[in-house]
Amino acid sequence: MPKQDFFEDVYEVVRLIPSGKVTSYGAIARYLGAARSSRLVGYAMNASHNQATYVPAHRVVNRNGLLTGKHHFSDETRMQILLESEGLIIENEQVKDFKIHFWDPNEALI
DNA sequence: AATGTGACATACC
DNA sequence: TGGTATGCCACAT
Repeated sequence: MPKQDFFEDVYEVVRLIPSGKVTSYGAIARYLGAARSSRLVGYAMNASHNQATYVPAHRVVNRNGLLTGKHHFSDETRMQILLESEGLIIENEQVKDFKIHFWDPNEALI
């Protein structure tokens, strides 16, 4: 009952990210009440490959909108392609107009 | 049980 | 202006 794994909470939030939107590790961490555990969010993504349920990890980027995690995908271009197919524009490994496409769980999930 | 780890974030030089 | 250093904390081994 009690407390689920921190990772599960992260996965749950990530799955809620709408197509065409992105968020940051720090935002997710804050939403989970662990503002200082942003690294854990990235760590969770690393383990997301093990999860049975698909986790759109490509929608999670760092605070600068940089696709820092793309190296963890099968192909480095995979993450960018996925994002572009959702309507985002990746420029120089960075999400263009990151602020505009930013999805903040703290506001969206009240 | 103890140590190592990291797809971040921030501060400092 | 950019690289380096440090904090942070739950998971993996």
